[in-house]
Amino acid sequence: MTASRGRGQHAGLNSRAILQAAIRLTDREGLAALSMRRLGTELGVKAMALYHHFPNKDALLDGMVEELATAAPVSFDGTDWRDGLRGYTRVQLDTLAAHPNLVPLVLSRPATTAGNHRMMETLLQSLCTAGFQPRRALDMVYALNGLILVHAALGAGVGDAPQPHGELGQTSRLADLPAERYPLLAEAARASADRGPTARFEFALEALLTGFADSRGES
Amino acid sequence: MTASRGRGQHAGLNSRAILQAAIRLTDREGLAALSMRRLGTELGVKAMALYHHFPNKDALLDGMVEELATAAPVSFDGTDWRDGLRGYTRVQLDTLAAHPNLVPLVLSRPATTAGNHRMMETLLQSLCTAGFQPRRALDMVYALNGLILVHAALGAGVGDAPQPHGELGQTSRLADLPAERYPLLAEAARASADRGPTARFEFALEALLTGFADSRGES
DNA sequence: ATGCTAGTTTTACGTCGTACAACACGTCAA
DNA sequence: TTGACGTGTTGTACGACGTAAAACTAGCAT
Repeated sequence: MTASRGRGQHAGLNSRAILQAAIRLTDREGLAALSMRRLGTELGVKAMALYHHFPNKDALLDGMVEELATAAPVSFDGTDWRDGLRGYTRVQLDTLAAHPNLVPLVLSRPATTAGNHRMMETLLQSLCTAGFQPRRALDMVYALNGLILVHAALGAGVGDAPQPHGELGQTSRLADLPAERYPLLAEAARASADRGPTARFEFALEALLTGFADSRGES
Repeated sequence: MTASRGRGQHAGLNSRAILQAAIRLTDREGLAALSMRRLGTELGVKAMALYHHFPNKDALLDGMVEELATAAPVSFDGTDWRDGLRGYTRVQLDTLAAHPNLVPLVLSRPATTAGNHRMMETLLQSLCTAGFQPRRALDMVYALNGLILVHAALGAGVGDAPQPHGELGQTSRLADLPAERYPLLAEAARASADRGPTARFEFALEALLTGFADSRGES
């Protein structure tokens, strides 16, 4: 029981606190549960109080992905460009995996943060000193970002609907379908069953990396 | 002006027609405009009439992505596995690009259609005869599907919000930011400006393909 | 004291998904 | 012919949503 405030009494809100509460709420109960009224009561406040800190709900959602982006530790070990990219993707993937319910948000609004730009610049630097042209390096970063996003999205039953799929969705579904009709599919699903959830991600990552290395020579 | 029906008179609806109307409406006015009431009036019917053909709105959305998936022509030229995959990705990408407003839907509910499974099986067949293990082949297909999805999503200002970004979003944004602060980023953006919208996609695709080819030898 | 401003609450409007019951038609059995 | 029934549509209603507008209250400067 917090001491109840009167009509115009300040409640000590600020944008950061609101954003973090929103992220917590979404982590806990999903995107569908994130309404202004609900978030308000979560903070002991009426819904309209939030509109003094954000012009509308979209701005709040934007703020959430930015909060997430700036929370990601910016690490890049410049030893080998391959290792550097491996580390980068792992950090980004871990960040997204920690907040699966926010992935649709990140997908729907590309983060154009200043911190993101700095990160990009350092990535390009490392890649250019490794012998890539800037344009190529940018292509590579985009490809990796895309890989990270889809894996996070597919790995955690994306969707505004509150988790319609039981688990990973795809692989678990594939395992139990008629093997006589789809023999190869069934065998592949069976062979993939015992691998960790990131095995598929890492395969695609390594494929991209060797493809990148190959593209440096030509053109 | 169609002759107005009375209270319980049939209107000649069926699921397919409803789905196609829903897709048309979403193509024309975006996902946000797709409400049961709106779709109803679009079909000359009250909203509740739709609930006799779909148990709820989510089922209708599922039906829409399935309609889209089954509409995609299943083509796979088995000449060279590389060319086969190139054709596959192009067809899929074109299908999604024709309905940019539906991409968030496709992303949020992985299509587990029978037609999709058949497509997968033929893909796996071709890849296995090309020397890949089934598990590897499945990994490859997933990687390609992911690539297609992200490119479609990022290429067409995804989001429930009715097109918040003017154009492609990313590249156009990067071009006009301080070059003295982000020199490489600015240069890369400038160098990428005149390329077609699929150049980045094709670079990633080729990288993946060479990575796949390389992975066949080892392991 | 007086006014100003920042932050909160109250109230209200229009829209959404959809539960529930009333209703109109076609079909078929008696 | 009549009646029951099943199928599909409409009317009405409820609770939740985002948010515009205005009333209010506390703290600060003058």
